[in-house]
Parts: sequence; structure tokens; C-alpha cells
Amino acid sequence: MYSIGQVSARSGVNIETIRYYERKGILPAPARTQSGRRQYDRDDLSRLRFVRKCRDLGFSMSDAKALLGLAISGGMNCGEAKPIAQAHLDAVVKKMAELARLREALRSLVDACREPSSECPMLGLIFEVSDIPA
Amino acid sequence: MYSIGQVSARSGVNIETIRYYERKGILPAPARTQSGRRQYDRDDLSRLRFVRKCRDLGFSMSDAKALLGLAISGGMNCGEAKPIAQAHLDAVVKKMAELARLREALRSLVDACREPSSECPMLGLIFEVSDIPA
DNA sequence: TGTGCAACCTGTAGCGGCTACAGGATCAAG
DNA sequence: CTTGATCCTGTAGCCGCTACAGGTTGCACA
Repeated sequence: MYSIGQVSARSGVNIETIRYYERKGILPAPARTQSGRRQYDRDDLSRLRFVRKCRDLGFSMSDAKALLGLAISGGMNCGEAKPIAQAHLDAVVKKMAELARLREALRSLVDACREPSSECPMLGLIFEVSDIPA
Repeated sequence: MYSIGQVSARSGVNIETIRYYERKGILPAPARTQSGRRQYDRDDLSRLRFVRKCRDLGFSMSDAKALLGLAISGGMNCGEAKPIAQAHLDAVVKKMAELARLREALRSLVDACREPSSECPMLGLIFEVSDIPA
């Protein structure tokens, strides 16, 4: 039996965040002591760590909730879990492509500022691109 | 002279977003007609497009505000603009590295689900990693 | 047994960057 | 003169937390 402070320390998840997960229904509400304090058991801790791991992997909270549900409900069926992970993987790959474009655009802007000029070419470029066509 | 709808169409920025930028002080408040409607001139439109371009480049709103300020205030000095862009570029590169790690982790999880199994290995892996050490 | 402080509780508000209303005023065309 | 598009303000919601305020417990030590 752990207090919220203890599961926080053991999971690396902020106390406020744990309560937040509970409020949002990501985690089931744990038992309470007579005075109303949350009391977590080993399974509660495992679930919290699972959610934390999902978040570390970049899954949304609703994905984390769904995956935890699948993991808990005996099933553990790839049929449902894999597409969630695959979709997230696809999103990550897509995001990386976007960032790569951004990086190149930023590089060319920063490179434009090689020699010190009173009229910053970078700012000029941003203005140019946004010049009035019509 | 453009209405807010016209600058929205010409800049590709949502009407509500334009008003939001004004509220947040990113853009200066434009003139108004007698009846209180916003009236934008060419410069207003240029500024809006500049901000939009900054946002497209992934700059934060406060960066966009700062860059616009530098671009407007005659100065256009690289000395102030370049570090902002460089810092953002660094952040983008860092973010890409994070995403690359994520992508590999997700790939190995998804790959674990090659052969159909009733006990999804992916979910097992997430649980494993979050197993109770102490 | 008192006392002091750490840890807990609930509820609410804030962050960034929008988006989406509600409920009203105004404009321009038919 | 009516209709419908466009505009106005103000407020609330989204995500995933984080940070309070203001109150109750639990526990160690004198």
C-alpha cells in the first residue's frame, strides 16, 4: 500500500498529474483510507507506470487509456492495440518530415545572415515571402 | 482598405485568429469604421502575413511578436533577429532527435506484433518496462 | 499531551495557440 | 423593407499538465 507521494516517487509521475489522470478517467480511482487519503496497491502502481510509459512514447491520453484498457481486459489482443501504435508511428514519421522542412527553411534564413548587414536579410526574406501578390 | 474577412482570405489566417492576435498584442489594433468594424490597410496585411509566416516556421507567438517588432522598427538588425532564429532552429533539431528515438521505440513495439498472438507482445513490452523494480 | 510541520485533500485558474460558440449590431443586395 | 452575410464582444472549450489557495490529516519529537 502506497500513498500518492510514494507512487509519485516510484513512477516518476507528478502528484498533481496522478490526480489529474484520475479525474480524467485515465486511471481508476484507488482505494481510500478512512480519512480520505488515496491508497494505491501494486496493480495501481503498474497501471500508472504503464500510462507513464505510453505518454513517454508520445501516445495521447486517450490512446494511453485505450491501450491500458486492452492490457487490463485479459485480451491483450494485437488486433486492437497494433493499429493504435501504427497510427501513432505514422504520425511521428509525418511530424518528422514537417520538422525537416522547417529545419531547412530555418537554416536558409539563418544562413542569409552570414555577413553583418544593417538590413537583416532574414527578416527581409520573411517579409518577401509574405509580400502582397494581389 | 480591407475588412477582416478580406485580410483573412488574403492571408489565410482565420478571422477568429486575427482578432486573437490583436487581443494578445501580436498585431497592432487596426483602424475602425464609424460603426466599429476593423479596417486594415496594406501594412496591416503585410504584418499579418509576416506573423503567419513566422508561425508557419514554427516560431512561438512571442518570437513572432519580437521578430515583427525588429522588422518594423527600421533596425532590421541581424544582431537581434538571428539568435532568435538560431535558438528556434536548435530546438527543431533537438525535437527531431527526440522524435527519432520515439520512432525507433515505436517501430520495435509494432514489430513485436508480427505474428498474431493472443497475448499482445507490444502491450507486454510496455508493461514489462514499467515493471516494479523495488 | 501538545506542537509543529510535512503530506495530503478539493477546487480553481493558468499556460500556448487557437477554435467555437452565443447573442447582438450592421451592411449590402434584391 | 427584408433577408442573409458579415461583423462585433465576450466567454468557454481543447490538450496535458502545473500551480496555486485554503483546508484537513498524520507523524515525529519534546
